Amino acid sequence: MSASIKDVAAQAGVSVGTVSNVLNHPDRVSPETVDRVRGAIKDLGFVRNDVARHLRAGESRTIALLVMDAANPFFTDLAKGAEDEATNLGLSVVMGNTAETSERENSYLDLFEEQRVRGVLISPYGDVEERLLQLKQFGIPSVLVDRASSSGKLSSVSVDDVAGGKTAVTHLIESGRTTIGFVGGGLDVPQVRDRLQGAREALKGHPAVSLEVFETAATTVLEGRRVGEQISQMNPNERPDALFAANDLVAIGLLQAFMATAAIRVPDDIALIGYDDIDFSPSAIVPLTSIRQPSRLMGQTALEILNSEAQDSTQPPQEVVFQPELVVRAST
Amino acid sequence: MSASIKDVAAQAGVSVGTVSNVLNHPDRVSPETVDRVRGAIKDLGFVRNDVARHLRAGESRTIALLVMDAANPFFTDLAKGAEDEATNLGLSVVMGNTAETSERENSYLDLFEEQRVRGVLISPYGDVEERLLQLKQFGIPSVLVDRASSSGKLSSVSVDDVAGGKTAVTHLIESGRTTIGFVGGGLDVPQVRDRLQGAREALKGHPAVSLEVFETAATTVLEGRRVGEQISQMNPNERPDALFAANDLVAIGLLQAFMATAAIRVPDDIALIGYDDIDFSPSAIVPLTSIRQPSRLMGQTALEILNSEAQDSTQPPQEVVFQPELVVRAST
DNA sequence: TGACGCCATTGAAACGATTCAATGAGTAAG
DNA sequence: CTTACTCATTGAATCGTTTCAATGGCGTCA
Repeated sequence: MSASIKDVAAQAGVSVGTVSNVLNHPDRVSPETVDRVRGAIKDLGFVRNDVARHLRAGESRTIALLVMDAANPFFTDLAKGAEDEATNLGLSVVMGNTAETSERENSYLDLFEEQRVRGVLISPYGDVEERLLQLKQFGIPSVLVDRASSSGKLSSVSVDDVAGGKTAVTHLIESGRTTIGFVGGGLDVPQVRDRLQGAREALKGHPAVSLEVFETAATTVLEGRRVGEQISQMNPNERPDALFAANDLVAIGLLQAFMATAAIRVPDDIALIGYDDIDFSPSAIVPLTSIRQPSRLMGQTALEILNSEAQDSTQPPQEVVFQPELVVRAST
Repeated sequence: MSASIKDVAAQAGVSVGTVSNVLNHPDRVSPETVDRVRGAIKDLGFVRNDVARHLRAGESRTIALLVMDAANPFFTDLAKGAEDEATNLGLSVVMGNTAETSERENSYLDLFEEQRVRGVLISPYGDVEERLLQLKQFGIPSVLVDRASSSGKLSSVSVDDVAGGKTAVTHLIESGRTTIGFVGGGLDVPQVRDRLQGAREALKGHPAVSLEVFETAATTVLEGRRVGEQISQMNPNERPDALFAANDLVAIGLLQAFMATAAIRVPDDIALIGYDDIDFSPSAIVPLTSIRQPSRLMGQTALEILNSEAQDSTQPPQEVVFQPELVVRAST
């Protein structure tokens, strides 16, 4: 079906070893032989068989990226960062979508283990730390993204959500708001919990400022709108004059609810800040102030760490924590 | 680093051939030997090396999925459909994101060729048909998704956009609208062009109904809002009483513009219909009527076709065209 | 008892590349 | 003219599996 290195050797009238040298160490081969072999390669349409190559080499050049939700812009951005860095290093990234099921997550890990990939970049869904340590034992390193290692034995690249929450609420306080609402949930999701904690910390030293929590079942547009409608019906004296949403989707839901009733103006009546700075936020009805996570940079950094661990498996785990960034727009 | 079949054989006191048989044809091996070998496998934490396996077998069990834009919900849905079907067939799907660059598209195709994947599912960005035919020659089949083959030599799974456009506008006419606007662009994108053509066809036999085209530079929220603002400023007697947007993003932009000025009510003043039925549409400020593409089913079907071509490369190419479906919501 | 077949198991070849010691031709030095 | 050395090339071993012909033990039947 497809030509092998043997066919090329026959065609060019040399040995397979020479062909291999042309491919990998052209300097060891005389120029005219190189030409002849290259000609044969072209004639036969030969393409190096990566499978055989890696079997012999014992090491792969593809990195696996496993994300919870391939549709989330945060992860696609992160993937782009990782791909860019991979290209620089001469590696390739293949992606698997766990679609928020532990079953799929495990079967992808099985696949990647059988394929002996160079390493795994993962935003874990289920409890896979044990499994990842086992993979490491096996010679396949991994780096957690968007979540720190609970055991501290794995490298990770994440964002300081506490600082992000603090930045968001500090910004609201500095623009003169005093009754602040936090909209988000479930409160057991680490990211949401940390952002709320940051919000609380921002209040220290500002006794005049209050914080109320509006809990949602999930961080979706729909839930945001539900809470927004609820707030619209509150007495103007009692309702918050600023809202911090756990992510931009929730913020957009709030915004929708306020626009629909037309009773509440943003930011005049209520200032609004979101989190993630997704692509959609600058083009929202009222462009949304948000907390940006350096998603691309995270992907890049994670890939770098992964690669260095693949080269030297004795390295201690690294935990990189990025600082989020405030992006001010019309909604505050 | 990791145990091989040889180690397992030694541990269990059998030959490597027997271990392989336990793995692949347990019926050929006596029950007690099976147990002993399985025990050894567990003790050593042996994981089959897929690389060696495929080298020998000459065929892979992983399918590559290459999409233009991994962030587009349409493609992530399609990916889910493909993954589900792959799981059924005992295959795995890895994904590559071309991020709308021909360069990346080509380098992924190189990678997949070197990896000798079982087949490629691709929503082409650049002009890759030549390349795909060459891959087929080489033994790697491919199926185009969301676009038909221009040469007719490759299988494809796509949607009848002309019919979709026709359905959308027919729905508007049947609900009593007479001055219809089409909002979308660029008009050279096959999908957009076909949808507009369908809209025109719907007008036949309805001489009282007119169609005006509002061209956009791209099918984005921002462009939709730009046109929406423009329409808001038109004289109520002259402006359309219904709009067909080339996709849901544009429709959402229009909706945002109308909500912001509060001068136009949807659907009372202007009915609005989108295309794609993305997740966001049911939860728009005014839930959006849309044309649904069976994205999951498309992914599934494409994978089936691909797999059957991988088994028998002499099959003639199949072109499957799905019919889109009208989903009526509050906006019409 | 010898011939036959059955079954579990073995051992070696094969997949397609890389690597490395060995070979051999050619050149420079003594 | 021999020795030493360089450089291009070769051939065989190797990676971890699968496959398949060959082996050998065992029971059955005439």
